[in-house]
Parts: sequence; C-alpha cells; structure tokens
Amino acid sequence: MARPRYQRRKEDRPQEITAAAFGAFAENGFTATKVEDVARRAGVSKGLLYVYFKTKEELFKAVIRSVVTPRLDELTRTLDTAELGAEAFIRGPVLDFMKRVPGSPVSVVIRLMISEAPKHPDLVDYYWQNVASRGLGALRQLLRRGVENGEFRESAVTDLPQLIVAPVMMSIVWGIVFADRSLDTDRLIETHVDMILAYIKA
Amino acid sequence: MARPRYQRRKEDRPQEITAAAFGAFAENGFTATKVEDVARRAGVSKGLLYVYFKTKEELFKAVIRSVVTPRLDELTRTLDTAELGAEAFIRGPVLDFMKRVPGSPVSVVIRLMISEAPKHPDLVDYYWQNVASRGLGALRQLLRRGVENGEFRESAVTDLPQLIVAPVMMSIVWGIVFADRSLDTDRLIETHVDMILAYIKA
DNA sequence: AAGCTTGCTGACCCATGGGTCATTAAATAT
DNA sequence: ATATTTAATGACCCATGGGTCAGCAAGCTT
Repeated sequence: MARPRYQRRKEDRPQEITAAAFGAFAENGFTATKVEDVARRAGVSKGLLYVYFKTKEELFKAVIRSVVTPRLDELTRTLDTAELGAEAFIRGPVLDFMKRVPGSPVSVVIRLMISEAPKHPDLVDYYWQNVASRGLGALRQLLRRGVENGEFRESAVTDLPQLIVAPVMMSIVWGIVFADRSLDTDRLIETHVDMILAYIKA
Repeated sequence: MARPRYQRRKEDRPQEITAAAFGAFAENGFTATKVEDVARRAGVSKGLLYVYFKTKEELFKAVIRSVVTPRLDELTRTLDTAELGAEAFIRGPVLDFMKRVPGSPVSVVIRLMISEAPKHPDLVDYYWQNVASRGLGALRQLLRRGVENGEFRESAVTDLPQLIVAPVMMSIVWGIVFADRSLDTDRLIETHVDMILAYIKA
C-alpha cells in the first residue's frame, strides 16, 4: 500500500510521450487525436505533456523526427556499405527496403504528411531535406552509376527516381483508403522493379 | 435602391453550395473548413446550408459524389466508344486520362479520401464501388483482351492494374506534399506507360 | 526530520465551430 | 390589398479540446 502516486522520471518522459503520440496519430491522425489521449497513453497528465512539448504541433514535429531519424541512418548506412553492381543493388537492398515500407512507421509518417503538409510548410522542408531529396538523390546517383558502367542505357528513368518509388506510394495510399480490400503489395513492388530493370538494362 | 436582400432560388442552392464546398475543401481540407466559410462562399447563410444538408458530413459526401459522378460517366463513355487495339487504347485515351488527373478535381477527391477515409467507411464503399473497382476492372479487362488477341504476353501486370495507375498516385501525392518543388508528371506518366507496354508486349 | 527544489497533477479557462431556431421577408395565392 | 407559405437569415447554444497554472508531493540536501 501507499505506493507513491507517480515517479519522477524526467529522462524518459519525452521518449514515452513521443511513442504514445505516434500510436495515437497512427490510429486517428493528427487532428482527430486529443492531447489528453496522448497523455493518458503515456501514463502522464496533460499538464506534464505541456512541460515537455510547447504545443500540439511541437509534439507532432517531434513524432515525425523520431520516426524519420533512425530510418535515415539506416538508409545512409545501406548506401555506404554495399558495393554491388547497380542492378544487384536494386534487386537486393533497395527492393527489400521498398517492400518493408508499406507496413512500417514510415507509412504512418507519409500518411500524416499527406494530411498535414499544407498546414506545416516547415515540416515539409524538414522532410524534404532529410528524407525525400536524399533518398531520391541516392537513387538517381545509383542509376547514373549504372549508366556509366554500362549496365543501364540512358533513359528518362535516370532523372525520375520517383518512377521507382511509385508503387510504394500506391501501396501506402491503398492501405490508407482501402485498408480491408487487400492488395498484394509485395508482388506489386517486385513486378514493378522487374519491369523497370528490363526497361533500363543496356 | 431597396433591392431585395436576397432571392429565393431553391433549385440552384444545393449545386452552388456543393461547388463552394468543393473550393473550400480543396484549399483547406475537410476538417479545417468551417461550415460558415462554405456558406459565405456560396453567398448564403449558415442556416440555409443546414436546410439543404443535414450535417457537415452529408455536405462532404455530396461534394465527393458531385465530382465523381461526371468522371464516371466520362469513363464508361470512353470505354464503350473506342474500338482500338489494347496497346493503342492504352497509349491513347487511357494515357490521356491519366495525364489529366493530377491537375483535376479528381486529385482533390483523392486527397480528401486519403485524409478522411478512416472516419468515413461508407464513403469508402461508395468510392470503391463506383470508381476504384470499376476503373481497375476496366483496366484488367483491357489487359486480358490484349493477352487474348496476342498483343500482350501473360504477366503479373494483368492481375495488378494498380501497377498502371501507380505513377498517377505518385503525382497526386507529390503535388499535395511538395506542391512547390515541381515534378514533370506528364513525363513521369508517359515514361511509365511506355515501360509497362515494353514489359507486357508479346 | 525539516526544508527545498522541481517533476507532476488535475481543475480550470476560453476560443472555436457545428448545429438550432425564432424571426424576417420574398414570392404566390386569394 | 391581404393572407399564406416557405426560402432565408443570423443570433444563439453548447460540446469540444487546446492550453494554463496554483498547488501537491517525490526525493534530495543538510
């Protein structure tokens, strides 16, 4: 009995709150999520949440960053590591990564970005600089390398890495809108990559 | 002087309100749009709006329908009319249609669907039955026809018409999130279609 | 064990915006 | 002209939810 009503754990709170917020946002989106729900999920009072995050928007940004940052590290690590040919690299790590996205937190972030982008231009900047432009840049570079060493022929694809990523986008959106009506996203993405490679191979 | 403060135009009001709502939703999304703004845009009082639409949600549904219905007619008309070979049909009317989508009202509807789908399952049903499944069904049928008459070979694409539509999705999402950072959507879609045809041609 | 700092609570404030309804006035009928 | 109908208004109601803050108590310090 007489267990203390709470413990003071200054260090862990932000983490925990961010995680709780991610869960809530994933389920209900940003606008529909109440700050109090996030607090409850985190086992914390609303007041404390506002100690660590100035506004609901700040919390939102923190959530996005918390998901994006580790993925970013993963990305750059993969890019540096492997020294495969361009095609092998695409069929390997890139395809793998793409197949994992639709079921991952990244998918949630993209959904949030789609819904909230117009109201958060600074977040869009952040996402662009740290994720989108880097990822697409890496892909473009990879394609160029393939062209230079004779694996690939010149084509519009080299300048349009969005083309490679398109079926991932499709899968994510499908998941958001038609959650129940299933779609074989793995097959979709695999076929697409196969198709692209057939198209650009020298 | 003494011009009447308003005219009674029972017939036109719903139309006008729906149009105003579309504009407002396109700019601010559903949740962020205030009913009063819609009313103001339509040159009408909030009270009158509630005469014609029971709730904000009803209004939302009416807007979706108002955009979807004419497109649907357009689609079925195109499908019945043309008697081209499968490839010519894809390179012609289908490609044309796809290129027009990213800048059209359909794009707005898709954005709204992405944001609001989880809260409006009945709308998703409506959209699925009247747009998505029909459109994809038509594409699938077209691909089958191509296989049967020897234009195309068998492949996973035949069962995955989502693959054809993917770059349109990509373009729309890009437009939503990275509005300013331009993307040559026409080139994206053209290249993609070219790629698909090369892949599935017999 | 008394005092002090500060992590934490929860009751409160209030702007916002969806929805209502008594009232007004345009159009129509008598 | 007068009465009747109903399209249309706009002031109002109130639930919701973001944000605040005075006070409480956990856990040091001395």
